[in-house]
Amino acid sequence: MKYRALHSWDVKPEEARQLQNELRSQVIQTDRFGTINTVAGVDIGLKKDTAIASVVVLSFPELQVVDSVVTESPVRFPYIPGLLSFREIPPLLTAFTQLQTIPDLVIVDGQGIAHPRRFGLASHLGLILDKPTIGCAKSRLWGRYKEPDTEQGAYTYLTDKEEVIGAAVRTRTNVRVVYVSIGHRISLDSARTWTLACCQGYRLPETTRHAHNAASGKTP
DNA sequence: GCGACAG
DNA sequence: ATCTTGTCGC
Repeated sequence: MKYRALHSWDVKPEEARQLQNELRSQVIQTDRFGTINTVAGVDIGLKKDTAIASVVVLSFPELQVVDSVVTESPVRFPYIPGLLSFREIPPLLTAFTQLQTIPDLVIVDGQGIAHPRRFGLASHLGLILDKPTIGCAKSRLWGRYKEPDTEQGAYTYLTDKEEVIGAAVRTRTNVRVVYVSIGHRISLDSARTWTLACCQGYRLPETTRHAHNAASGKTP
């Protein structure tokens, strides 16, 4: 799979924040995709100074693995809250390049626009790949919300001031919520719906679970 | 100055 | 993210 180079990755934290502010306007927050037959999950695992990137493509709605790639590359940017994409995207692009099946939608383990500059990992990756992406994080980075009901499917909005930047979604009864936000080329309602559609009895989407296992050396 | 802080 | 075993609760 090919992608477009929007900028250099050899940047300092200050330059990275500037780039986020320059690229944020290019994020499309409405549905711009056709039939979804495949959904991919991506994740990064770390072993010392090596990043293990994984991309796993699942069929929809069967949610069966149809393609999977795992690559290793050196970590070249530190973890700084708000700048995660500059650390994880380079390794992820290496993996995407080797993918045989181009996914119709990508669910990312991190935030989309639920970010201080509205340009989290999912949005950044979506722009580069020019693909619909959803941010589905296990914990909150930005925004406030009220805890939704404990029933599966319940949700409340994540907001910053008066602006809705995402949703706290209960993917199954009695589990902590996941933070869903627009990545690119998708609306928040669709992002929430597709995330729930990819959950099969676990808190996290099957895409995320498969990608996480692949990036941490497992077989299940 | 004091917290908060995706993975 | 990663270091790490058993254990409490649905």
